[in-house]
Amino acid sequence: MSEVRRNTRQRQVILRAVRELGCHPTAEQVYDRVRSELPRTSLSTVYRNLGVLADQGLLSTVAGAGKEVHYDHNREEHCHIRCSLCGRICDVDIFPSDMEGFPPEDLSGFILQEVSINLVGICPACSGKMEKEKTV
Amino acid sequence: MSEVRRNTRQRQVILRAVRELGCHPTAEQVYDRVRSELPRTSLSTVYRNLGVLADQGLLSTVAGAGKEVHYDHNREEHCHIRCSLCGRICDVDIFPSDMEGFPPEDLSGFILQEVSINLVGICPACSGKMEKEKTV
DNA sequence: ATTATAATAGTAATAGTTCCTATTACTGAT
DNA sequence: ATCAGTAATAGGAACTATTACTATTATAAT
Repeated sequence: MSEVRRNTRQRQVILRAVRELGCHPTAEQVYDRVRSELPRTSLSTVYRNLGVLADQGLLSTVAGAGKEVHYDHNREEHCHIRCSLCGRICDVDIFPSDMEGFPPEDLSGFILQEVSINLVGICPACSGKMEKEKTV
Repeated sequence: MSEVRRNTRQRQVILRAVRELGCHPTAEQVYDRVRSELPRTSLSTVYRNLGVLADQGLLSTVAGAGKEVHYDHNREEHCHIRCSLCGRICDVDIFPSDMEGFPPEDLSGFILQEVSINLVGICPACSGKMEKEKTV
């Protein structure tokens, strides 16, 4: 019986990268960051460890409508809003557990595991850009 | 000025396929269904038309955590629950517009465009299977 | 019927992610 | 401190869902 989880340098750096990058980085962004510290790290190592860290509950994944998966180090209950133009993801303070009558009783026989509330909108940076373009 | 939208046989059949398949099919599932009626239809035609139909507001897309996009013909306000084991998606009667204090005021400067509430759980079929395995 | 061009079939290309394999380096035991 | 066992790594190939490209077809307006 093994079940030994080795605490490798790469895994440490990858977790730290997600925490330091802060705003829900993608695997690629984590990869770039990690390589500035450990230049020989491979992309597959990043993916594998993001998976391991998520398994361990140290990270969670944020699957937006975009094709890339984002990673979140914030383990407190919260929700996200994603910019439909640039794909950036930000935290929003909504707490499903505070909502009355939610989640509902009737779930067509499903056993509920988790709730994710995702908003979509236009971020300040992108709406700023749009304003500028209008005036040109 | 063109802007002519041709009403092709393929597009009709694709829309009908999504409606008849009912439970949030993927592009591949639509493709299979369409080909049983129009065997020469190409996958790219299916993708293009699902996009067009979504643009026209006749369909919407359901992006779960799974990698495939699902398509939904139900244009009424509702939410989804996805099975974490088999990926199946079902409708749930939750109406965000009925929720008190939702959406919240503070959206970090985002201009809100849409709200999607997605639940994750285990569907009846999969939980049934799990029960069976235990007793073996 | 003719014409202009939107849409198609078929295929190549892309992107994000996962898988594979020889090698490396933790960890626990000696 | 050395060693053995094996989890994890680097690097690259493979995979999968989707998009892009292009010559050809078929629709809608005249």
